[in-house]
Amino acid sequence: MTARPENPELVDKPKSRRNGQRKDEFIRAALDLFSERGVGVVTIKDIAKHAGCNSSLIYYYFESKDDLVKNSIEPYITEFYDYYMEMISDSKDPVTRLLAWLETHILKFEQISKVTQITANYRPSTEGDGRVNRYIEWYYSGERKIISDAISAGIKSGVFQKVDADSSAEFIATHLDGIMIRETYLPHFDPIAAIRRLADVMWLMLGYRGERGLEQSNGVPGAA
Amino acid sequence: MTARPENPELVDKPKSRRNGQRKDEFIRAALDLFSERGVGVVTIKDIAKHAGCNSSLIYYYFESKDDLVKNSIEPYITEFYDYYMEMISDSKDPVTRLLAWLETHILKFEQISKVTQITANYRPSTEGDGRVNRYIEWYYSGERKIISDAISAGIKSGVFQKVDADSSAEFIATHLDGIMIRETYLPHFDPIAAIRRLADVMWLMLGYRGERGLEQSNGVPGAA
Amino acid sequence: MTARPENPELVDKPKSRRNGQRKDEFIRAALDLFSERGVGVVTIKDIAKHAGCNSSLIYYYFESKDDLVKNSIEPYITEFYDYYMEMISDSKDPVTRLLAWLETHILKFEQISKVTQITANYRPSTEGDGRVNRYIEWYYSGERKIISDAISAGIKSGVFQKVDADSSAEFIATHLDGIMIRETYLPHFDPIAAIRRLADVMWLMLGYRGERGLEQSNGVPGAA
Amino acid sequence: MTARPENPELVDKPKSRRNGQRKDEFIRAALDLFSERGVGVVTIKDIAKHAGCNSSLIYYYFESKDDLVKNSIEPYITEFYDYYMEMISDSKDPVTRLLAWLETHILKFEQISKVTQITANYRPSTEGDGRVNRYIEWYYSGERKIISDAISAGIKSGVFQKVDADSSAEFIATHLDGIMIRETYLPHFDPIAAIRRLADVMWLMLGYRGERGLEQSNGVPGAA
DNA sequence: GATGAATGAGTGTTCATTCAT
DNA sequence: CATGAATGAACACTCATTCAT
Repeated sequence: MTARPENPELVDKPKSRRNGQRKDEFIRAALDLFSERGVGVVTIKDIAKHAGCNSSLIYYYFESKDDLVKNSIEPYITEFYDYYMEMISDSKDPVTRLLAWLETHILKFEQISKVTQITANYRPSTEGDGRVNRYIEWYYSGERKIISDAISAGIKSGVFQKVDADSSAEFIATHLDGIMIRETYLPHFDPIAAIRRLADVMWLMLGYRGERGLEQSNGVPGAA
Repeated sequence: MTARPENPELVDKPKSRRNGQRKDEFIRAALDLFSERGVGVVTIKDIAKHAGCNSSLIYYYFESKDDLVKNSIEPYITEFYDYYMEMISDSKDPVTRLLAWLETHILKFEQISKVTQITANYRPSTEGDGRVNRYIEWYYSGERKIISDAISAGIKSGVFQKVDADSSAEFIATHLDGIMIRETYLPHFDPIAAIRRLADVMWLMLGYRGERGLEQSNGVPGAA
Repeated sequence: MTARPENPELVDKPKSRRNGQRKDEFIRAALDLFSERGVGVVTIKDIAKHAGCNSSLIYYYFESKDDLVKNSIEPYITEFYDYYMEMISDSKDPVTRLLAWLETHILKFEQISKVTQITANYRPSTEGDGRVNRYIEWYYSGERKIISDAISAGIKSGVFQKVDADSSAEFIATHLDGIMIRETYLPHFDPIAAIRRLADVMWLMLGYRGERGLEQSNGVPGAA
Repeated sequence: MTARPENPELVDKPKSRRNGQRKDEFIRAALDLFSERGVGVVTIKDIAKHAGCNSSLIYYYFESKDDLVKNSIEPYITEFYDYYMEMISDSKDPVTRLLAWLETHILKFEQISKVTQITANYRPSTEGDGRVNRYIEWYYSGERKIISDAISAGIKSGVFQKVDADSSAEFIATHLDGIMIRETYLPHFDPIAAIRRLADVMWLMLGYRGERGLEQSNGVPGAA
């Protein structure tokens, strides 16, 4: 499963080094402010003030604002995939996998929503490396592969009707995007309900008539 | 694929209103640049350079950058609704109406996509009047009402199965949002195909089994 | 009496040429706006709007903004001196002359106050010719000469006590300046009352104990 | 003539507050340029150039141009009043008080003249807080009260003849205004001599025949 | 005479980034 | 690690002035 490629330098940071603490503070402050107001309008000084220190210090930990953007998104995407992986816990069952994917969106909604809102508005100032863009692409290609693979497996095992797997995966992914974005505009939009509705439509599309659905689960992932 | 016309009715405007020529040039340049890079990063000077003139001239035609944003969006939204109205031409038939709504998205895709991409990222700098925001709200509330009303009528007349009209309308609108946004990120995304797929799923959701549809659908089964 | 030097090109304009009408409109609009808001903040377009025409037209009548400033001040200074001259009507009596000078300030207060308020804030943008400055100097030197001459004459004829004529003239001129400026800052300042008070102090200074004072006159100058 | 000291208490400030050094440099440069050319025409870049640094740095120390104006005026007004207070050192004697007020104008002439010249022409760009305006009002209302109170006290104690206190105070304040403004226009105007002359006239007005006065008066008779 | 369109040189202000300490 | 000070390259917007018609 290549869905979550290794992110070598960040994987074991949080606990192994005490000095990563400050960096994390910045990342958290940045993510909050970026997702709330947009990368463009949030200044480095805003983030520093939020983290309670001098703005120059940010440049000790991050190369540039773009680098901070990248670093603030990265762990959340990682966390999201990790959570999904833990949830499916090696199960090969397609229904479990699709359900887990949507469920992860519900349980990690706040995080992934922030990431989406940031990436939606964000264009790196220096075209130079475009690392942030690479992360976005990596996220999206990963997403489609996960859904598409599950659908294919379901068709093969006979639980889903014969549909175009890629096309259907794209449909689901597109709808999830819509949900994330809609959260930004519409004050009274209920993203969780929207994800549940998507699940219903998904089963309809796939001709799946099983009794299983998204539960009201929250918090403990392995309990599903 | 003639799906994205070259902005038909703006092409010959200069003839009818000679004095509006320059203003239109600015509007077109602004819309292109704003939708491509985002309002925040596009400068007045960028637009002026694109239109081949001095940046001060923009302030001869528009009060402010916000005013330019508003003016570049407004005619497209209007045009979009006008086109839809013309398409349904007083028909009360729910299927016609839903089909027309999606068809308008296909035929006016380039315009409405740009508008969506601009409004998605845009917050007017001066809270003062917030005219742009009013347009966004108007567009979105209008959209949901159009879809919801058509579904309700279809249920009443028996062509659609009994579903929650508002909820289903929200689903369709959300998916359209996803399509617009996805166009921004993903290089090889085909929005027209995605709208066709949405049509198929929509009929599935509504239990509509009529022979009518957007021409040339493929990919998602269960319909057609 | 060299107090009012000839201003050759403007002296007979108002009536002799019909085309001077438009120029006068600009001058009046300019004077009003300049004195009210200050030369610096009033734009050429403001003046044009006030005069009900296009701003480019101003450049048909005036070389530059500075030129307009100069032209708007000039006729008022001229008018002021003319009025004074008419008032003294060749009388050589020092008391009449001093009284007439103050009386002219009362009757032409609105005009001279505007001029003062403009010149007080104004520095010509192009040091080049500095014609406006020359007008200011000309006004001030004229003023001092008028007062000083009258005082000298009064001392010689014995109606005033022996004082330093120049110094006393400077005192009176300075106080008149203070009155003009004070009008700008202080909302409830009464400039007419202040001029009357100055007259009292002036007689005190000059040791003049005559029964004559400033009357409540208004409007008709020759009636004094 | 030691009348205009080289701004004594600002010279050695840098020692006491090293971090305020740069700020003070800006304030001094601003005050000089503002009073010399007027707030409106002096640009932030002018001031920066004068202080030998980047214009952005000004915004590190001051919120806005208005803020800089306020900060450049404020300490001088405060200083002026402090100096006056120190001069009268709780004395209730009306003659001492009036004399001190004029003497302060002589000794702090350079500062208060600059302040007057700035405030005379200045209208803050943002009506928002109008802090500068408040300072102006405070200065002027304070001035009139100080003079008026001293005159009233003098009348009560019998050293001055019965005059209208407010009216006479206004006369003195108006004349001081005239002196300040006149300094701007007239190249060879001697403000110190003018203040001395005002003192003489003041005693004349108040019918004060004491031997005390500002040293070295000449020119206007009737006193001394 | 009169106008609309166009320009260029500024304005105050912001902000990512760097540097010395 | 951490800070305050400093910089330069923008940015939106303004305005006197010019030009073609």
